[in-house]
Amino acid sequence: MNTNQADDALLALAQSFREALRQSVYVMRRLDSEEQLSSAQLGVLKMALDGGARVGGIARNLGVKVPSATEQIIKLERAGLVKREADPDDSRAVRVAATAAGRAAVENADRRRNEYIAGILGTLSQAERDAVEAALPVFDKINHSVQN
Amino acid sequence: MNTNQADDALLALAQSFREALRQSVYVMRRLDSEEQLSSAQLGVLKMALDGGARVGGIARNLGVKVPSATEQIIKLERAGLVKREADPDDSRAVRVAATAAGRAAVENADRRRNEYIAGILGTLSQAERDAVEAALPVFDKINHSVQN
DNA sequence: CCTAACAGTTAGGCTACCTAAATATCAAGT
DNA sequence: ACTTGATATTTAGGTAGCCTAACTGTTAGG
Repeated sequence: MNTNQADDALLALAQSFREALRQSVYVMRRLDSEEQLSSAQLGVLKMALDGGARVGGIARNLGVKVPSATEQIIKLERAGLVKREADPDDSRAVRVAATAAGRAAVENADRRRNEYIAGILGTLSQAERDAVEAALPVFDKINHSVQN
Repeated sequence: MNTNQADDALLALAQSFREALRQSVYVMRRLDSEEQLSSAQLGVLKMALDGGARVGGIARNLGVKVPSATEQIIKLERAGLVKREADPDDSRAVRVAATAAGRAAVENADRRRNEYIAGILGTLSQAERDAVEAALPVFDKINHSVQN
């Protein structure tokens, strides 16, 4: 039956996709293990760059629960990379802002990680890089479908 | 300069790639959170399917250290999904083999996860699915470059 | 035999996540 | 004003998965 064939193809693709996901987790771990700033902290810090991120927003954006975001923010604060201040408009809320040191740390971490990945991408053929580039927006779309 | 332009393009692609990696971790977490068998355990269990996986091999294959593999194996053993037995050829070594229940659990977990992902893939256009399919082998290549 | 290398387990510790409960503030309705 | 329900964050306590260091037992080469 045609629908079954289509389903089978989809399931096979899903299987390969899952394998890529698994490896991605592994790659992220390696990438993290060679840096001072964890990717969880880097994610929080990036959101604090504009100067007025709220805890709930950070959590939502990162796909974690609010207490997990608070935890990372406290660590960053202790490291002097962000500061927490009361929201002038809503005293329940907290504004998280990157300090100058935080800003520098993001740039550093981002650069180092990008260079590492770029080094690997540089060993690929142009066709391979094109394939990656073409797939990234689709990956993004898939990843957002998982939300919640 | 030409090389700098090329580098910039590579760095930009690296940045997007990293973003996809970050989201992959998130997706894996969601996927895991709705299942009984964690993906760490599923990985171990799959390697025990053929009946004679060794702890060191499992660890290497999964990209974790030996004690981490042992930990997962013990959990699976307690759940009755694998059994550990002495290697007849080398008494230092341990053979990890899936039980019938373990075999069934893998099939179940794999099917459910694949169906979930296939469901999402099914909402994409054929062109988008093609883009994913074309990129997966390249992802694989990149991921293996990170080894060690 | 002895010793170095190897296979695994145990012990102890870390990070990042989670849920539930506490605190404080806000916004509405009365 | 006053209560009440919703919202924002923190605190407390717990889990999973990973790591390194140290220990036990086995093997293999000199």
